[in-house]
Amino acid sequence: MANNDELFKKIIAHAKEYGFIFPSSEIYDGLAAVYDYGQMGAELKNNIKSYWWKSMVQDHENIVGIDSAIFMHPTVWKASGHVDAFNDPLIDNKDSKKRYRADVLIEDYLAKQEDKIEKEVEKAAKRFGDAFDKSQFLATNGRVLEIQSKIDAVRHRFAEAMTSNDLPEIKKIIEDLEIVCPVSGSRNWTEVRQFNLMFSTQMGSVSEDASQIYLRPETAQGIFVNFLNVQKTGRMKVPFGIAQIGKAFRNEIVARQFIFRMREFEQMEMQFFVRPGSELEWFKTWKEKRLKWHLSLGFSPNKYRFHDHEKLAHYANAAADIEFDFPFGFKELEGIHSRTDFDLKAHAEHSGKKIQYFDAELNENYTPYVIETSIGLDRMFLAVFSTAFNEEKLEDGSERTVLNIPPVLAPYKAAVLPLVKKDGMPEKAREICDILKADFMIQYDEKDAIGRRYRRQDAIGTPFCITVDSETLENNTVTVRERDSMQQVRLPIEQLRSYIFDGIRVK
RNA sequence: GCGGCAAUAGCUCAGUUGGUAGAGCGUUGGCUUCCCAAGCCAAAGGUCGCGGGUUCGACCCCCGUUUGCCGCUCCA
Repeated sequence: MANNDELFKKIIAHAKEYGFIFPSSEIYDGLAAVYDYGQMGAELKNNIKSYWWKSMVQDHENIVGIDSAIFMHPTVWKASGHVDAFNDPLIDNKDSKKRYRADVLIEDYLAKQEDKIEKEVEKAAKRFGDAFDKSQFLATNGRVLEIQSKIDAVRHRFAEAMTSNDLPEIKKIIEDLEIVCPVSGSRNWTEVRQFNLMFSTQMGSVSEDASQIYLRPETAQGIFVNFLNVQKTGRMKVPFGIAQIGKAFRNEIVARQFIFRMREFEQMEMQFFVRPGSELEWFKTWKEKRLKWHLSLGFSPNKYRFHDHEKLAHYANAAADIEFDFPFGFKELEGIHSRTDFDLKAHAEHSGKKIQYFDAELNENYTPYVIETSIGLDRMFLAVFSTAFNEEKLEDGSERTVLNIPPVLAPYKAAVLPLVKKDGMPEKAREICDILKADFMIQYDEKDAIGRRYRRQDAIGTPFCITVDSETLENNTVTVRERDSMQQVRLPIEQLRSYIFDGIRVK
């Protein structure tokens, strides 16, 4: 574990030192758990997006891509369940350090009071036997009435506090009821705080007219609300999918582990709409397809594993994660969820629109079921970057730090290097750059000894180094050095383009 | 959010009971060099995370704060 911690630190340092990832607003001491992608990172990230987009959209004639806005109508988040599920008022007990949902504490208290009434009822029932009239008893018994009126008063007060989001009042209710921590038994509570996982802001500049809107906590809803638009304008037939790459925001209580859990992050999602009843079959299909996509990048299959969810979210009837062996252990990289018809139905209800699909083959209307594949782009970045990072011991005893990034994802595909800085070699090298830069990201470097330049390219994961030497000036051939094997071949300049294309293609 | 630890140059780190800040690597310019860093010369780069306090004097001691790491908690 200590070794892995060391490795992870080296990876983070490397990411910064070579321009992949910087802490956000670093000159102002940074902003917690927010990071910027630098000049190398932006290239790698774009290449990951492109590789995913091609495999999902370009490769499937029944999947199309959209780009929906981050701002959405507030009702979207009511329909999706995020408003309710994300609004818990929380309170900590200072002695036990345990955290509770404040509303649950109060509900538990009320349930206990109701138990008391039940006990009174039971006692009375025994006493009166067959003559016992429960409703009569509840309406007349002094003790019961007293408890009941207290319950009603608390309920009323509690409901008002929840509706108006009056957190100090909720705290006061807990104090007034003398609720104790089940663990420590103490009444040493913190203030009640709202941990709304959704970021909110106002739309409309005049405050009276402004409405509260949220930064989307997931991109999926942008797809669901556009289901009819895409299906109709794209003449899509079930089964079909809608893909999207975009930012999402969650106000996590704890955001940590570098770019693994951030408050602002990017998702690559695809919602696949299928006939009801066929969803579990498609769930299986997509699990396999998605794992295959990961494996196509060439990392060891041992780095991946499935984790099937036993406890399912409110919208799902099956769910699995593809977990990846990060430097800090196996963690979720991608989720594949069978979301049933929960989302489309919820939007139909809240919007009043008929969100259905007419299946001509079956001659019937239905709400499609949905299989979701959702991968964290930043996590994918971290998976690629951390796995690619290697410190090699070479045969001659020297060491090199190399990023064995899958060539298709590498920020720069090739570097062009004049062996020495004279005899017209720099000019020749520039010519080669001009030929190649239309198709590839190319770096030119003439500073320092050739070996040192190779190592610099290794450190940023450039798969090919093209070197111009004296022979180049005579017969227009160059040497091409491959990053992982460090082997060289000599090629005519006019073959470079196809050679690199072939080298970065995923086999 | 709680507890523990930490923060000095781009990176990794030194810095003596408190006396005006250093190394290696890297970077930049030049020289050398016809193929795998650690040849040569020169240079740039730090109000020691930030703000207070103690002191004649603070990188060093105290308080607060920010950021990071570890554990707990949370993760619809």
